[in-house]
Amino acid sequence: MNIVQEESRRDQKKLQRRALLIEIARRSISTKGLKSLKVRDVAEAAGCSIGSVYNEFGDFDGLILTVNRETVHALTTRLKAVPADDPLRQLHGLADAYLGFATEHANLLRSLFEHRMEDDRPFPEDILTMVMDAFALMQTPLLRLLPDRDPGDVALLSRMMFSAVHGIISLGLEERMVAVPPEMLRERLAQFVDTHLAGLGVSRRT
Amino acid sequence: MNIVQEESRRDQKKLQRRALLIEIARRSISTKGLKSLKVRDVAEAAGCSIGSVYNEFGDFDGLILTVNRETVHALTTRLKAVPADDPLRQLHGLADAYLGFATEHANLLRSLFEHRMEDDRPFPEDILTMVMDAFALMQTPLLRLLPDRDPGDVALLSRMMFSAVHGIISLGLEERMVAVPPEMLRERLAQFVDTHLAGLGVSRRT
DNA sequence: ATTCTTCTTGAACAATGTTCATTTTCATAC
DNA sequence: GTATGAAAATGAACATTGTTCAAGAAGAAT
Repeated sequence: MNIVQEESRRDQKKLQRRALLIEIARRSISTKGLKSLKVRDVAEAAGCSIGSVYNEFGDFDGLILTVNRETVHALTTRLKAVPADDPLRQLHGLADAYLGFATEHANLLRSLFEHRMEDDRPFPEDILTMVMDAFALMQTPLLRLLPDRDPGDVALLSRMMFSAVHGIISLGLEERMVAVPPEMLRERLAQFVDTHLAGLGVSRRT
Repeated sequence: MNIVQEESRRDQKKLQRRALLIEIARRSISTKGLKSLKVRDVAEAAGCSIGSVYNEFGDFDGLILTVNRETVHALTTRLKAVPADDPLRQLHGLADAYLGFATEHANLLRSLFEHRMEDDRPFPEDILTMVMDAFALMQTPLLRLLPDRDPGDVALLSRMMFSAVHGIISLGLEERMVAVPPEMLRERLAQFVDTHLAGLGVSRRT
């Protein structure tokens, strides 16, 4: 009951505040949009100084990127929770899960896709990888549905399909330029997936 | 050679500088991205004071929105220039024109879709309308290809299809999260359109 | 030439990201 | 328990950038 615990106690407190800061930032982004996120607001809400935010995340981008990282992670978790028993149902499930996530966390998803780095610093590799991995999740069910096609082809197809779904959803949810009436989005999205699959030679689900 | 001409000369000068300011802002956004656009830079580059920019556009958003407005306009012009003789070819032409515009003016298009208003001011109605009109341009050829479907249905279908194309392109061109290798994007996009049309029951083009 | 309107200017202000010298905290050693 | 040194926290000060506005300049009308 000495070194290790003392250290862990300190670390635990540090981690706890780090989590608090992230949670506050996420809540702010989620409710008021990325543009309204201010260092001072976060620091004040967390009951600490501005400098502490910088100690923890390096700079403001660091905080935003941390939130975005967790957003991709949450999204991925949700997408991976879609049952993989039936490939056709899985594809619909993936599209629907994305829609659900985008509906519930519109501003967080926007923060992920719209945030630009300060100056010309490179976009973090790990986030990039996570997003690409998420967008590749349609590959597995598509491969099962299209066993005769070239796997490399299917890999591209799946990312295209997911990108298309992303486009439909992100524009559809954009309250300012409502491309599709919200209440219809869900069923239209399913219809879109069906149509596209039909175009790929897959018969519709029963 | 008096009142009218004097007035018009003054107005002309004013319009000329307005155009200059817009051009400078557009060039800046186009080359360095929206985030790097600064009032002072624009004013200095145009050889006028900061205040003049405000006189002309009200605030910073005003300048950005003006550039964005012209971006939608240029996009629409380009899309409307696509030959409308053959509906199938037109659909491909629209997708390809959008890709071409997005490739040549990636940052301008991002500015249009990613810019958020200061505070919670509403998004300008006219830009919204122009974007929606642009996204409805697939409706006419689709109606010709699907004469038996409910027109309201086709209206939605066309906006979905355009949104899908938008998603594929905007993610595909995102150098940070390259979902699709750029050199393939063009042909893949055509393939996507074909596939989706096939799903809608339209036979591929010859 | 005078007056009146309009436009222009840029200093000053406000909001906000960032730095860093100072202070505080705290684990460790004795 | 106290001393010590490292690590963290602090917030005043700074830098950048959008915004305002009183004062001045320019131009049109008479």
